[in-house]
Parts: sequence; structure tokens; C-alpha cells
Amino acid sequence: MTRKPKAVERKRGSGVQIVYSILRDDILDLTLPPGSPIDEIQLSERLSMSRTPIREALVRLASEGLVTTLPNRSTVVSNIDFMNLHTFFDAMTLMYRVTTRLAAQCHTPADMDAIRARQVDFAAAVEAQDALAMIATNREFHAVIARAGRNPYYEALCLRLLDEGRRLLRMYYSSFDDQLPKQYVQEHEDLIDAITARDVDRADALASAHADQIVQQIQTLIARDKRQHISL
Amino acid sequence: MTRKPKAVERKRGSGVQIVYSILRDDILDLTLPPGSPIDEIQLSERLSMSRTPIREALVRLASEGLVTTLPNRSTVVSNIDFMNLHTFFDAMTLMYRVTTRLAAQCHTPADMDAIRARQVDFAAAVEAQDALAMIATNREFHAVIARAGRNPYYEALCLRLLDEGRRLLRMYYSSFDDQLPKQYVQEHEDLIDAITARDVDRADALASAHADQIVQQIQTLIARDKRQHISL
DNA sequence: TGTATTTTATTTGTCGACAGAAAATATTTC
DNA sequence: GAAATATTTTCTGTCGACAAATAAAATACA
Repeated sequence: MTRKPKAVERKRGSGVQIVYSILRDDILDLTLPPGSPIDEIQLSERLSMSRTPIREALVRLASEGLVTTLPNRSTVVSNIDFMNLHTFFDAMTLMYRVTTRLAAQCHTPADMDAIRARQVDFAAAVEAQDALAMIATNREFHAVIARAGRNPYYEALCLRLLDEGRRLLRMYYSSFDDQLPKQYVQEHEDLIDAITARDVDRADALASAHADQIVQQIQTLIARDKRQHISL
Repeated sequence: MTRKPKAVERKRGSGVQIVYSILRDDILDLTLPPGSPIDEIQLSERLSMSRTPIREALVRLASEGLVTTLPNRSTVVSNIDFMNLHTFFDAMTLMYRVTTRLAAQCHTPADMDAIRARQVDFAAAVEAQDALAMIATNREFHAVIARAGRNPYYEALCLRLLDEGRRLLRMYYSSFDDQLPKQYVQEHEDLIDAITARDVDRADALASAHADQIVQQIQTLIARDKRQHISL
């Protein structure tokens, strides 16, 4: 006998936030891979709430580009556009540079504390050879730098790109589980030094090089993946 | 006797789009000035539809930053943050540069046709000394350049900034109705030339100078506005 | 008369239900 | 047996209604 889930007492307005967070996480770590249909009714039963807050969460995700709503048909998790990855790399590199520059210009001691804390997490993830944790902590590291830059427009685009990158990296690290490059830890340390010294040009150059490294890393992974597909 | 508006037959799914467009336009041309509360019931009566599609439109506007939802209270049109206008100018300048560069790199003949068509509209608006039309056509001009750049991340940020700028300019031109600067028309022409010639560096330099001009223009208007306020 | 407290009213957040649109399935026709 | 058509099913988009939360009004009290 399937029993209906009880309507748990919840704070008014929290429902949307819960659904949004769950879906977002599932999409970004590929628990919901690109193309997955999202059934509103199924979700509403699983989370024991009406379809209204779920639809609201979906609308928010859609306006962030994480899901695509097909009119009168199910909404699906957005695809990763491999044809135009270069636009992603281009934007990512520029945003790394711009946010790091700004952070070097106008950081506060509290910002530096936050940045260093994220770097500790990142180093730990690399040390533990935990690819998933590395992806997540790298995102947080650059997110706090972007926040320290104090430009909401740049920050928003940077966060969006970091999330998109999280999905992308997750795709390859889950299938290959590579040796995680320890040099990234040193590159982050150098970035922190440049920001601390308020050396804008050096911060810019380091961010640029760091972005190039990551781009190259991803492209290597993609190339290897393609070869593997051909060999089948 | 107040009669209830008839539920007009409408295509399924079009309701949200209608509300979204109306609200968006009203917000951007300051028909709904910053801080205006948006009453869902009132809107639903005026447009003769249920609150559901209206709420969906509001969620979309909120995720674009055009409205702010106060929990359990009315949603209001977002304020213009005059304290941090420099972040807007900074981002606007960079996006002008980046999108113009990319347009110079990878435009097609169709792109150039679209750009030139927008420039004709812009020139006409300036010639007619129609401030509102100038604001709108200027937005479209840079929007098609951004589209020609073919980077969806840059394009999205650029559109957001152009809309924000539309609101800002509208605020001052509505109160002062200035002489509209004819030099902008020539600057646009120069931009088109550089893009057509695929001269990336020149396009970049021109876009940078153009952005600086506009920033200076806005700052002049703001300064004049402040003086006027003090003199009262 | 001014402040604190209770009552009322307004408005949001959530719900269940229904109708319309595709997709999936069954049925007919050749 | 295959293609075309009809039927059913599934799921979205929209609706009206209700309850919680806040703001406004009214009342009590000093």
C-alpha cells in the first residue's frame, strides 16, 4: 500500500528554496545528466508539496539556463554545448582575469581570510585526490575572489561560468579519475600572494595563465574522450 | 457597475509572455519607477488572467534583477544603485569592448546588414532629437553587435547592462531633455567601419572611447541633477 | 493625548482540480 | 502486415480557493 507522504509543516516560502537547491545540485553534479526530463508531478510527490513551488523553482533554473522548458512538454536539463565550448573558455578566462584584478584592487582583510580558507579546502581536496571535492572547492575559491572584486555584474557571470564548468569537469573526472594536478595548488597560492600585495598586473597575468591551464586540461580530457569513443 | 473582464481566448502559454513583456517595458522606460509595488491581484484583473502566470513572470523578472520580492510582502521594482554606479560603468565599458572585438572577428554579411539597419534607426532618432528613441535604438545597435560576436555569455551580460543603462538614461533624459550629441552617430559609423574591416584593435579602441563618452555623458547629467537638487 | 494591544483587512504562498496539448497506444483500413 | 487514423493517456498551463503572514485600523489603557 503506497501511502501518501504527509504534508510536513514547513516554513512558508521555504519550499521553493528547497526544490531549487536540490535540483540545482543534482544538475551541477550530473545526478541529473543533460537531457533528463524533469517531471513536476513526480517531484511534487517525492518532496510532498504541490506543483506550484516546483514550477517556480523550474522557472528560476530556466532563467539561469540550467534547464530548458519545451512548451507544453516536459522541461529538461540543458545540454552542454560542445560545439561552442570556445565561447565558454573565452568568457571564463576573461572573468578569471577581471575578478582577480578587482580583488587585488579592493580586497579587505575579511576577503583575504575567506580566500585563504577556500584555498585550504582546495589543497585538502587535491591532497586527498578527491576529484569531486576539488571541483567544488575550486569553484568556491574563485567565487570568493569574485565577491571580493565587488562588482555584482562580473560576479554573477563568473558564478554562472563556474557552475557551467563544474558540470563540464564533473563529466570528465567521473569517467577518467585522473591524477589531479598539484600545480593548481601552487598557482592558487601565487594568486593569493599577488592579490595580497595588490599587484594588479601580476594578479591579471597569473589568472590568465591559470585559466589557460584549466582550459588546456579540459581540452586534453575531451580529446582523450574522443579517441576512446573512436576506438570502440 | 464594474463588470468583470472577459476571459479572452488566448493561446496556451502566451499569458506569461504577455505579462513579462508588459512589466519589463514598463520597468525599463520608468512607467513603473524604482520602488513601485506590483500588485498581483490588480494586474490579474487588468489583464484578465489568473495570478499564476503573473507570478511566473515576476519570478523571471526577479531572477533578472529587475524586481525584488520581499518575502510575504509585495514585490517592488528594483532600485537603481547610485552608490555603485562605477561597477556598472566598468562592466559596460568592458562589454562594449569585448563584444565589438568579437564582432570584428567573426561577423557575417547578415550581421553587418543588421548592424547598419540599427545605425540608420539611431541616426534618425538623433536627427529628430528624440531622446527616448535614441536610447532604444542605441540599445538595439549594441545588441546586434553583441549578437554578431556569437558568445552567449557576453551577449547575455551585455543585454542586461544595456537594459540597466536604458533605465538610467531614461531617468535623466526625461527630466532634462538635452541636446542629443551628434558625435555618437559618427562614433557608431567608425565602429561599423572597424568591424567591417575586421580591424580588431581599432574596433576595441573605438568601443572603449565610445563607452567612455557615454559614461562621461551620464556622469555630467548626474552631476547637474545633484546641483539642481541642492539649489532647491 | 499618546502609546500599547487587539482586531480587521489585505496580500502573499500553497494547494487541488480541470482543461488543453503532445505523446503513446490501440484500432481501422488497405 | 504496414500505414493511417482514432483513442487513450500523460503531463503541462491555468484557474479559483484557502491559509499563513504581514500591514492597517480600531480599541484599550495610562
